[in-house]
Amino acid sequence: MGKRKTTPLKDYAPDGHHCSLELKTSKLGMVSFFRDLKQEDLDEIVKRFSATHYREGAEIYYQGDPANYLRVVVDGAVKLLRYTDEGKDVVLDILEPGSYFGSLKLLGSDVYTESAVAQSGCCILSVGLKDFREILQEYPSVGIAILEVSAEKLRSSQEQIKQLTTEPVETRIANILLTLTEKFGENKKEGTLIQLPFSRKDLADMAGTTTESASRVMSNFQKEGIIETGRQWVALKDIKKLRTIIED
Amino acid sequence: MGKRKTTPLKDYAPDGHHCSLELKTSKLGMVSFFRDLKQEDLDEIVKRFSATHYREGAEIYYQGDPANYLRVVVDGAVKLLRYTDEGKDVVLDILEPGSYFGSLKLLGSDVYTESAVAQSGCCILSVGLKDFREILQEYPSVGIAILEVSAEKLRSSQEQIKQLTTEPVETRIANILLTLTEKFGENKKEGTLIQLPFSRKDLADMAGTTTESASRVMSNFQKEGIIETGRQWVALKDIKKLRTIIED
DNA sequence: CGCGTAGTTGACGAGAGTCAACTATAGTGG
DNA sequence: CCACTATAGTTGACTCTCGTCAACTACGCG
Repeated sequence: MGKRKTTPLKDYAPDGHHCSLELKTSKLGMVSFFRDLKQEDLDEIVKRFSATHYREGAEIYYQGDPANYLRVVVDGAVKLLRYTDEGKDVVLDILEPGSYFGSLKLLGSDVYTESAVAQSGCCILSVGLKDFREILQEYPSVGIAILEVSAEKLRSSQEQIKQLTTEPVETRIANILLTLTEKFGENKKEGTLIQLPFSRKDLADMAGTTTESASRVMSNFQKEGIIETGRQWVALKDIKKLRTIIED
Repeated sequence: MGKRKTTPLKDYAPDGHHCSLELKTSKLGMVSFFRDLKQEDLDEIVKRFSATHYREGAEIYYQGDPANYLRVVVDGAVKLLRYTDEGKDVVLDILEPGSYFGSLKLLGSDVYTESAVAQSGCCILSVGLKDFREILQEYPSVGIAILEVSAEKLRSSQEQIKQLTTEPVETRIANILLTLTEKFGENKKEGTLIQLPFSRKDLADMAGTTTESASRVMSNFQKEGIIETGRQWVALKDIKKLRTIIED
């Protein structure tokens, strides 16, 4: 079976590419706190956002930068992480289109507490805090919706804590694969392909482990036929087995 | 030095005890999202809350219960935790007077994602979601303030994730001791006494480790003169040394 | 086709979990 | 007030997961 494995990932358009207004509006409407708005309201709101394209690996902002923008992923994926003093990275989340990130500090000018990197080429909408505060004034339902989202983010963060303290590396990685499949999975001949350039280091930084350990776990998964994987890509072949590992 | 160690912790009033209206109002004003309100507004708001007293160890609510109340600690301490399937507890936070907890899900009737236990005897204010939504309507500044608080909670949760993945147990425990001292420390002859019934198991559940490991670390700290400790209590004697351990 | 980077694999060791026996403290009741 | 008991805390020995170091292989780009 020495067949050469080449990346099945789709190419993202390089810069110069521009997302359509329709796409922008549609993704904006997926953001949880704009979800309940009417189409015409969305059309108004989208005007206040400006779009930027980032190529893979580009830094969108760096932790410690003044936090003046709220952003929304329109296309591609964004990785949120914290660099530690010892040079270890901790990946907090990988965001799919329709997610927001950036600052929710609405008063004063605080700084970002995490860094954001374009995991793939991606298109990002951003809005200044002044504009956003005006949006809040005009559409009060947005404020309440944001509270729910924040609570949800907190909850998932706490879930991560629980896992780190109670689950072994293998289970944590299985969970991550499952989540990523839900967010970025596309059905291909290899199985459900996670449509995302995604290295062992990324995986390790998400699971709170090392590249070597991540590699070992992935090798085992592949041996057991659970996944198919190559350089920078993963496809899930047997979700059931993966779930079994998680249940333990 | 075989002197018998007895608890230096103060007794909390048993039930039947009632907090004064002044105390309630004052602690409510410490809650971050009420901080900017005028005294007369606070006086109005406090009327919507009702006070309950819990004795040490009492369950305030259980994860999975319908989440219908937002609560504020007036006196004593509250432990937020999640029970895992395998019976391991994960302590998410220990709250001091002036902290809020409970639900921020304002729409629909969702369930609590964590459990709350009275760590010491304590007095709690609670407000139903309907009332709270009315408060939000009347005092719009509260909504914005809540966003900041949520962001802050998320941040500290992420900090915990970072520590779990990068710091050894000793450092994590040192950090916890420092935080608790800031929240609950009172100067006594033993040093800065953490005014809180606080077991090795609590500590272990906060640090994501076992009681045995926590005990070993605490023994070392005591040998080195950093802390003084006994059954259910801890006093910090040498903050500088503790900070040295954290810096590493 | 060859170089650089991603990924793999093995050997080893240290930190931390487990199991178990033991000691100390606080609260109870005689 | 003291003895008794339940529970918190300690300590040791052992084990095992996972991190570290290092050599190696494979993929993909130019």
